Amino acid sequence: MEDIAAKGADTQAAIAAETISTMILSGDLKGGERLKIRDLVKQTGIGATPLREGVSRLIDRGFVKALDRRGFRVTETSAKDLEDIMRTRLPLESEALRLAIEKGDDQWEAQIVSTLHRLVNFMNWAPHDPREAALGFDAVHKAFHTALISACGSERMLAFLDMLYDQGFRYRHLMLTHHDPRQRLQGAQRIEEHNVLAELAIKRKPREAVEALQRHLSTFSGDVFKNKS
Amino acid sequence: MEDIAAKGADTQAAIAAETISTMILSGDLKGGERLKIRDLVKQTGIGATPLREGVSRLIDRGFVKALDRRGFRVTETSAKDLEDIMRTRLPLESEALRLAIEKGDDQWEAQIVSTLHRLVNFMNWAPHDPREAALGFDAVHKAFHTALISACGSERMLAFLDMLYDQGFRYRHLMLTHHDPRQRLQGAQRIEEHNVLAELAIKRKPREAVEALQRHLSTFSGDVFKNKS
DNA sequence: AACACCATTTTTATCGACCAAATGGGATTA
DNA sequence: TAATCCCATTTGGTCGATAAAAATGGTGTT
Repeated sequence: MEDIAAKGADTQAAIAAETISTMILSGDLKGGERLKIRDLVKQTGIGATPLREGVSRLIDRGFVKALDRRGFRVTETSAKDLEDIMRTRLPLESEALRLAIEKGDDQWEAQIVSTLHRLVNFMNWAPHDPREAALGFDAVHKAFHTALISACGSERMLAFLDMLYDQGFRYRHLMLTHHDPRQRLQGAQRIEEHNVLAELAIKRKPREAVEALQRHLSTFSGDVFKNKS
Repeated sequence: MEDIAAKGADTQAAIAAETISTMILSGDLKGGERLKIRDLVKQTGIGATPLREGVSRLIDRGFVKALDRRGFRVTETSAKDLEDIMRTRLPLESEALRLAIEKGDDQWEAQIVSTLHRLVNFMNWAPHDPREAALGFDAVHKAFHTALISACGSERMLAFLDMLYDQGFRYRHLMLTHHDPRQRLQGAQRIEEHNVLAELAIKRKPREAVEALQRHLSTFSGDVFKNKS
């Protein structure tokens, strides 16, 4: 019997990677901060060995940097870096979308309308706590974008884009918690963008869909750090 | 220059990652094979803890997979997977090339002609030992492709492409060692392709250069497994 | 007052031993 | 004969202690 629900079988190192990952994503650990394993052992209750192993796994995911003999630090955030994330994401996600439109079946379409529905719903029913709202929004938003490209047929593209999405989330989180009010306005406009995106994908208009995606992604780059420096 | 110099300060875990990485790249460890840490400890002389940490760092690089409580295995190779690598590489490297052509200065140009020269040289002076030839060719070939896109201004794209290049090398290595004679013929044609690529880049013809790159990359996908199964 | 030097204190990185889960083989049973 | 259960062995994963390295802080000298 092949149980997929093997969540309980996770190794300590995997748990550590997940834990530290969300600590970074949620902003508990800020960019540039040193990762003192001894402190983290106390905080998380995980042993030093699996903790190091877990942190090591985050290196190539772009969350931490390893300085030889000087421990780990959280990767720094900067306006330039956010731009770099989006610029890298653009050609990859465009190609993935093209492929998905070409190959997607009706189950793919169903997934798109389903996740879109949940995304729209969330915008109206969002919780008031900014932190919780950010995490919840991210979940449904990511689900929608993932659904769009899920039929591309390339595990590798999906994996890379997953990384890039998570890397970007650090900035989205900053944005959502810092200037929440303005975000609401953007949100309304955003919903419309997602609607357009879903419709163009399902109607199999690759060129228009990719154009819409590129507009969607590029409107987003510069805003986080605008009123910060 | 910085590669070899920093070797002394490297931590054991970093050395382990590098060691296992080259063992996989060179084919000492084949796809699907189990990574028994105890055996590797004996082979490499590195302790179990840093070895595990090093192997963990290779997960997101796509070289190994971690099965919960069942250790690590080398990622399997397949014709489909090679195709996936190239298909992922295509849009990323195209965009990087476009950006590099847009932003590159004369030092960038110099680097291109320099690495191209070394690539051509190597094709004529290549060592006879197939294994050594494969590693040597890979070094100069990678240097050329990296030089082409080095001015793109995106560390992230360069890092991703570096991963993809290395992942592809496993297959190139298979190809070079398996049917060497046929490779010679391809080699001559290949040199011309690289010449064209370099010239179009330096003459700042983004569209033509990208087209040449796409031809260059796609001729390559299907050949490895053709006469194998 | 600035600088270099040394001793103290953190902190990282590693080793060796330990425990628990998985694997394989052989006996037992249907 | 085939499936199942159980036990022995292997292998993976984790802990605690320790050595090595880097940060820290204070002291004396120029």
